[in-house]
Amino acid sequence: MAQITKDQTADLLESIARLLELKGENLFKIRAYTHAARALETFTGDLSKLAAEGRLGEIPGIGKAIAEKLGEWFATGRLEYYEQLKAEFPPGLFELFELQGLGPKKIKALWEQLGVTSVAELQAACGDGRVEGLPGFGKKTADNILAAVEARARFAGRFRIGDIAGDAERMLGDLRELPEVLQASLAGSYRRRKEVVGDLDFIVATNHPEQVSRFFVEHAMVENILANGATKSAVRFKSGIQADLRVVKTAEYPFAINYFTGSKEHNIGLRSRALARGWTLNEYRLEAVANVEGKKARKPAQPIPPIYEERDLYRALDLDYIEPELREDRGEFEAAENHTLPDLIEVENLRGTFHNHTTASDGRSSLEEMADAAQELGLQYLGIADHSKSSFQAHGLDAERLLAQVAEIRRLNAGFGGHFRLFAGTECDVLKDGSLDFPDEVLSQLDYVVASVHAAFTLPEAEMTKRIIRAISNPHVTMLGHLTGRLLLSREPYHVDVPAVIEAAAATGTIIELNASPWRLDMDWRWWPLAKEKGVRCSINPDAHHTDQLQNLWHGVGAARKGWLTRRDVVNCLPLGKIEAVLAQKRSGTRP
DNA sequence: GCCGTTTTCGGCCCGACTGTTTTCAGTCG
Repeated sequence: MAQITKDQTADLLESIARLLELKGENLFKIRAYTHAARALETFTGDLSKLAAEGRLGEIPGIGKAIAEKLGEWFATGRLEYYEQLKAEFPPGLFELFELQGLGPKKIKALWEQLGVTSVAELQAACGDGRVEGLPGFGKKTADNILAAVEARARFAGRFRIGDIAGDAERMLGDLRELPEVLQASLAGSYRRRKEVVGDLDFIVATNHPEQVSRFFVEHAMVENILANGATKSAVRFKSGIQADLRVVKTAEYPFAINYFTGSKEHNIGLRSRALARGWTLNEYRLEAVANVEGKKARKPAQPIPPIYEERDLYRALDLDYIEPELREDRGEFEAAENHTLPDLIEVENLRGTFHNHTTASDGRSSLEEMADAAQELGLQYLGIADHSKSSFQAHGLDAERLLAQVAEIRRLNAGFGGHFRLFAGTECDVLKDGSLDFPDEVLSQLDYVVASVHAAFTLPEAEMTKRIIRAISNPHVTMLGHLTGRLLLSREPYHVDVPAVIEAAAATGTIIELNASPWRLDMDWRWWPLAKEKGVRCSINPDAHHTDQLQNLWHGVGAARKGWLTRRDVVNCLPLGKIEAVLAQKRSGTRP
């Protein structure tokens, strides 16, 4: 039987939680399952080994009951409890959760009273008036469901951060220009720099909420208005993304941006810490539990210090300030308590970058144009890495064209007078068996080599892992390009054992790329803490095919920050004088 | 179902908006 993975197990627990919602189970029991799923996702040890030893209960968030169920799951690949739950509901019911405005209660009613088991059937039931006849439903509800069905089909609800950053920054800039706006910020997953976001959250401090809300819902980017209340408005932009606006008073602002930045799990952690001090925290204020009607204080409240900005709130809870990118409940509280939070990398720390294409392969800017653009950005060096010959669809270079490009780069470098340098490299295809697309005698003439998989994506995991490890074991390979090959919202990552590749990169001194294209952001930010722990260094590479795409570095830095990386973990923060030595290191077999 | 600086029972984050209701349930974030 195939090994059961951590992700499969987390999915199992999430599915159970959803089924329990449909059943109308105790909310805290449901939360226990979702919490356990999250606990597994962030757990880095060997789950099946722990299960075999009966020690799953040692993971915080997993208690006796869930540990017992997972014991059965790991031993047999099946969980009777789950199978029985699942059999109680038709499978099509799950897609109804994707519709905005529908939750477990309404879905259950639609199923039990109308026999609805799919989005298509629901659409029909709305159309012929059956839905609005149900108790608790009405004409408006039926119309909203139909609109939600249409929106789901049109937008599928999720957006690459690179695709909506323009909208987000434009609205933020316009809000900040309003004389009524005292402070404005983006919040939500965008502020946390998630690679994919579902909506945009704007928070504004103002004494004139009506004017600001009206400006927001009447903005030229807005396609339609979803809600328009006294403190909260929601719209859909023409680009398809939903955007929410919250208007608050200045004193409430630090609490509001903190609350709406999330993540949900991070907020729960903050609120629990507040409760432990006899306070309750919401999006408006911090106050003593004793002052809240109907609440019983768990302990006498400590005096509440004044809060003027988010930083003060963290200090009040005895935490160092936690940057938004780290607010994912992945160890940030412990680090903030112990003063061990990383000093996160900033885009200004970058001194150069690798993995860029030119018109020689599938890029749209010339060598000279790319060099000029890099210098305009203030970079000291730029690595060129056009495709190799096997990527014929990308007009990959053969050895002869590559070596001609190397000569051209050497000629251009002579003209830069030492203040800027192009590095001659290649994005060399990793062939199916893990060998490289150029012989060593060609690779040895380059300044560096990016090894990337561009074909044969469907290998089984073990074979793919072996293939990649073989490739990076070649001493000429400087770094590994886009480790999983994923295209966000478009193509799944291929199957590869990421921790094994990280181990191999550590053993061979190979740098791993953080591909900064907003389509990729690969290797995923969730793996960087492990890579860092193993001593693997990162290179943030824009994978630019045009001078404009050097700006992708902004997205790469966001992902690196989510991965807890500092400028010391990222090789392209090194100045020109030092990076050359790093590029030579692996080839010479010496480690830093 | 989990957890414990109130530790084996009793709490678990909390407020806004919408729609349907006539005082509130459901959903969302």
